[in-house]
Amino acid sequence: MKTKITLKQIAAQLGYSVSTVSKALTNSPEISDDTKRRISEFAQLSNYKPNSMAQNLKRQRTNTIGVIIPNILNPFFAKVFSGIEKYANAKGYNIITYISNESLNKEIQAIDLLSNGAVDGFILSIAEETQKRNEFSHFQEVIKDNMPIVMFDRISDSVDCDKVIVDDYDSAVHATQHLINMGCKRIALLTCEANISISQLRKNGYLDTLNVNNISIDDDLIITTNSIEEYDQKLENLIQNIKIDGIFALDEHASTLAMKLAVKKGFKIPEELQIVGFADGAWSRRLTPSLATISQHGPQIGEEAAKLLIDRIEKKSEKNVYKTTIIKTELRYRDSVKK
Amino acid sequence: MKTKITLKQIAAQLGYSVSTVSKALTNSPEISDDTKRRISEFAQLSNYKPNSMAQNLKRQRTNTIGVIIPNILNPFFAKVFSGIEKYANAKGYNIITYISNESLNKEIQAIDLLSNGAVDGFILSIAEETQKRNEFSHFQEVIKDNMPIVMFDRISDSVDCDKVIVDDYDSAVHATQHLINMGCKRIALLTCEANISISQLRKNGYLDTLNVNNISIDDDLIITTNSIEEYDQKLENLIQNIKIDGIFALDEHASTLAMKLAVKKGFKIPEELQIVGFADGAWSRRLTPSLATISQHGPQIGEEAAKLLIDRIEKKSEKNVYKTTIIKTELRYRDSVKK
DNA sequence: TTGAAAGCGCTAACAT
DNA sequence: ATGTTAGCGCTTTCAA
Repeated sequence: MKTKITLKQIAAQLGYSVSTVSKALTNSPEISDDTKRRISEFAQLSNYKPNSMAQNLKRQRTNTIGVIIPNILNPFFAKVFSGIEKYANAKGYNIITYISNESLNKEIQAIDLLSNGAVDGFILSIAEETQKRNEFSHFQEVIKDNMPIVMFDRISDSVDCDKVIVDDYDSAVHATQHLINMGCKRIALLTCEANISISQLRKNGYLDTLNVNNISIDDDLIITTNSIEEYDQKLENLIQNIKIDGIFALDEHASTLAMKLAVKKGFKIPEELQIVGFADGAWSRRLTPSLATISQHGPQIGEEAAKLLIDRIEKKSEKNVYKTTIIKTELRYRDSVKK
Repeated sequence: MKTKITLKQIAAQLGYSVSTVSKALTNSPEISDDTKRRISEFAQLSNYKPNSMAQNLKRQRTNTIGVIIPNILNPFFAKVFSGIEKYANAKGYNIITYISNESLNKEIQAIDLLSNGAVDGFILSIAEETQKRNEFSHFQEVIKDNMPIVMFDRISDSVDCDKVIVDDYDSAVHATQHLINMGCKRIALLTCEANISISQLRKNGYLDTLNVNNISIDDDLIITTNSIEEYDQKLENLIQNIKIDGIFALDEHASTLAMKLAVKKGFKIPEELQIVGFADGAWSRRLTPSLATISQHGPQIGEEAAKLLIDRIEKKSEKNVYKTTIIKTELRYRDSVKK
């Protein structure tokens, strides 16, 4: 960045004006082929690359999108991220990433730092704290400033913007119904991420499905907490002392610890106990027995979110009309359930 | 980004000159307290934020670093990434990410697209293809252009830059020696990522440790390949037909599949067979039995890399003298090994 | 076909 | 204490 050559220098070296050089390099028809050749040869040689800050400033566009993710260590978010990256790069966009670590403050800070011309729009999934506190004004303000946002997975109905979600309710219905079809009568519902919006949707799917099947709801079978410690302790108790024949777990930690404790306790899986959970597919396959999961198509979510945002940035979407895309999940029948 | 207010507009509104407004907002001592107050109040109200592209252009600095990662779905890279993000943000830097997907071309493209003033430097881990083809000129060129690079984990000796690595050789010695101490005589060495530099280091650690302990090297116990399919097939054969009492696996897939097949085959772990591998800690704990792994301190690697780069960008490092930081690994004794 | 000039939004040296 | 001016590197309109 020190020795970088500029248009001005090329112009000086070659005895042209800056504007001629600029036009020549963008292959403008105004310039003669001869000059173009000379100039581009020289540019090539001196390894000229147009300074993107200057271009951005001029164009009032950055071709960059801001991505705010609650936690990159969660494989689901990593997958969505890879989908965003893929689509955005293909369209010539860069990505600036912030990790909110589930913190409202960090989320606000990220939006603040990037909404000053550094990006053309945002893709984000709402931090847990933000959802818990119901504090969405930082989103609304930035949208009012004409900066488009696309939310995925963890969204808020109180924010008007494009969204990409998974059919959480349906997936829960599907999973619960499968367990019931396979003979489960006492299905536990487990989560240690009760705060986030999708957990509630999934829980509703579970409750409604029990109702539809005339299975009474037993609160002893339900653990919904926000604390991992509390979850671990309650689960230990549940597995030891409560009779169950099915488990439906709403997050990765809930799923895998349930599996581990059940194996330890000596449950025959899936004969005596069947388990379905939300968890990373690759790792779920590595467990013994492999864990049946709900596949959420993370990369596809990311690609769709990027598409929505870029269409919005490039004014291909209708103004003030926002889309919500629902990505279908699939139940992956693995060894932890009967078929 | 449409309705954004600029210095010029504030100046016009308030009847000051642009420079006065600029100075007032940066709290310059040249400006009277009174004016400062008026201007900053107005700025506040109109939600003014200095346009970062304009600032970058002026300052010839972006406060942005480019991160190129082979594969974000690998939890190790995700962890390093989170470390980079944390440190960089604390220092006021943004992060633009590219995922090379192990491809040389994508790596070259990323460097090309970002080395035009979009970032102040790079942090990267070399793509597999790049290491296989021994093609490092894209790094060297960008360094020659005064753009600093920090490499981590997968590095190349032929590139002069700051580096952060893990004591791969030592960690392999440590793991192998532990297996030997715990009574293993026939230790398999497994990897499906033979191409990358660190695999070779780890393999050497294994070989040397066997030698030191007067254990002869048996090629039947060694699977080193770059193809997952080939690995799966060879491993199946090894587990079925070759006598072993220990496994040392160099990557996540190699480790977990070995564990899974060994459990399936009915090995008593760790009594009859002990396993150590490189894999994500959180998930390794979730396996039954939990898998002993070598902890690589991903976040710390990321933080250190970011520190090296930012020091370099801010000229706090001595010119032309490059540092290599070695992060110590630790063996996590879990249920797959004796203690 | 080429060049001059203005301007994107900001900073800062240099007037006043 | 405030303003004028120049300039970061580029694009683009208008003039030659």
